[in-house]
Amino acid sequence: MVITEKHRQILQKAEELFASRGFDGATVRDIAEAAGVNLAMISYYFGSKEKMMEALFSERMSAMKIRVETLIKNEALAPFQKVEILIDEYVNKVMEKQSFYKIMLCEQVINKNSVVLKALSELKLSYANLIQELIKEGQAKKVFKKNIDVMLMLNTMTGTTTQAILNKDYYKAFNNLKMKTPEFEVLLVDKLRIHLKVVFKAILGYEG
Amino acid sequence: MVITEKHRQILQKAEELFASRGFDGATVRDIAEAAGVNLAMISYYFGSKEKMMEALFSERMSAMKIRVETLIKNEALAPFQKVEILIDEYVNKVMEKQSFYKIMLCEQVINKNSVVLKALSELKLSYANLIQELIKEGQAKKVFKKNIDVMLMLNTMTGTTTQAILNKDYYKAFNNLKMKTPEFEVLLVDKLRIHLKVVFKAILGYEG
DNA sequence: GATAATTTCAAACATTTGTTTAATTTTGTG
DNA sequence: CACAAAATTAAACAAATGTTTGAAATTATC
Repeated sequence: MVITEKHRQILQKAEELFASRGFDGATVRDIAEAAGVNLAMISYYFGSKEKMMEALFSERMSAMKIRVETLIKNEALAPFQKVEILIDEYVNKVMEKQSFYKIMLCEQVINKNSVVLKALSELKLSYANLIQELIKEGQAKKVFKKNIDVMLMLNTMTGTTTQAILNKDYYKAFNNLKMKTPEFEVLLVDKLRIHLKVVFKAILGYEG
Repeated sequence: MVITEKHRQILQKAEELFASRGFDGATVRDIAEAAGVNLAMISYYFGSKEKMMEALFSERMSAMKIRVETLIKNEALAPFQKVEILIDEYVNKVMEKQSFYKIMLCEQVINKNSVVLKALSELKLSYANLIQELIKEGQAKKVFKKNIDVMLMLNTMTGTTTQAILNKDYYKAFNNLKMKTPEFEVLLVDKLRIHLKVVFKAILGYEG
């Protein structure tokens, strides 16, 4: 499927509305209005609402895959340096693309669209396999401990970050922070990265 | 509102369907059929679909509040013992009530039902305040380090557990586990608890 | 600039949705 | 048993939904 600028313009608004109302809660009329196009354009461009969601996934996920592989293979970096970069990049990306990560989260709960589920499943397993390699490298170099549960470790990274996004406002209130949204998000990302690095050191048995 | 056995029977099926299809994806007809009651019974018993969701929340959340407070106040336990019990109970409960935790997760993403959002918000802040107390107790007794980010710590507990539930099947596949669901879930809960305790030791600076 | 292809649009379409109705059955009460 | 209250039902209702249609407007091609 060829994605034009018009596609992107619609997908952008669809993403926002799917994230704030869910797939079933966001109507094609809402999306069309938000994107400033006629209702019929959504079927015209994507075929259906469901296929629009699939297009959104293929569009967003294609932009996610590349970096991890090249990071893992990079021989100039020590294993824990790679872990640190991984955390930094992951936290940044989730904060930057909050809407899409919210959609991904809901889609994991609601097992309906098989195309989306398959994309998610492939992403997850390939991700886990790459990190597995990284762990093994660290173990071979005697800087990580034995018996590391890769999946649980990843659950901690993705889960902590996801919760941090969902609880943003509570975090601000609970810690009495008075700053405005953009600088608050910078602060939260910073705290999150430091937090996750402490946690990962413990999980990996790394003594930096 | 008086909740009878009939209410509970309907809420039980509503919970399952909300968890697997989302609030908007699960129709009142689906729910009525699954519960073996007439379509009109849902309005008759709850007033509306939305109020049924609110009834589900008040029903399930009332069963969650009690234990944490008594745990924190218990003077016979050391701070980190309390943390361990907290982790154990939380992980158990999420695994036991998977459907409801999935619904809670989606409701946090989709900000629609204000009654539900308010209940979630109150739960979260009261929870954070109780844990805050526990942290302070540990710091006063010099067994926890200074400058602990309570909210991020809780995000790690809830987020890791949530992700573990959502990724159950991938965990099984990735680790080549051949056992059946019930015993697999026992194993997963075990792994999760151990994992979280390692993580919390690092976060709290506890040297057990 | 004429013709063809593409894009846009308002309107209509068929379903599905949550909810209500009004009649019927069941249950409780004296 | 008789009567009232509560529970259950099938049918109907209005609104909302995703999708299609066929005409009009715009753009591209020669």
